[in-house]
Amino acid sequence: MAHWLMKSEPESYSWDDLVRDGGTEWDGVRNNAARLHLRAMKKGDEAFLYHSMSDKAVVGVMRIVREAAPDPKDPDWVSVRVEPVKAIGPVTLKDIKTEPSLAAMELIRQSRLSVAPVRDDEWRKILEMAGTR
DNA sequence: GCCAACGTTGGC
DNA sequence: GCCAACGTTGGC
Repeated sequence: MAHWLMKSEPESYSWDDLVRDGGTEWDGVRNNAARLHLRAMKKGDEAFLYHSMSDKAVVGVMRIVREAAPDPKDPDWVSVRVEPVKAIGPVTLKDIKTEPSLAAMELIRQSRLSVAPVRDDEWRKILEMAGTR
């Protein structure tokens, strides 16, 4: 199973919104690299939800429950469907930057990418960091 | 609020 | 096809 990280500004759509809705269509992604990642997602994959801007922290785990389909707002792009699994952390960007084993994360390397892959070791490390608080 | 990084657009 | 100008994202 592959792992991912998906960003949202909590003022636009937060973990609490996702829990309230029970799941959501992850649409509105308008970046080609991010689209390629969306297309690569498989049903059952898990993704961190990262609150950007005001929070800058990983706050939960989501599950991909439907693979890429045309974005309902613009069929040139794609969206997936996600559901909340559990709240974790928060593991802040600062925490991640302080941890040497996470220095190669796509989140760090390309901070503007809104949908990014997470390696298995990185995934485990962040879960571990989330569990120790 | 500023600025770096990155993507897109348009003139040539 | 190059590159300057511009817009957007997101960290600081």
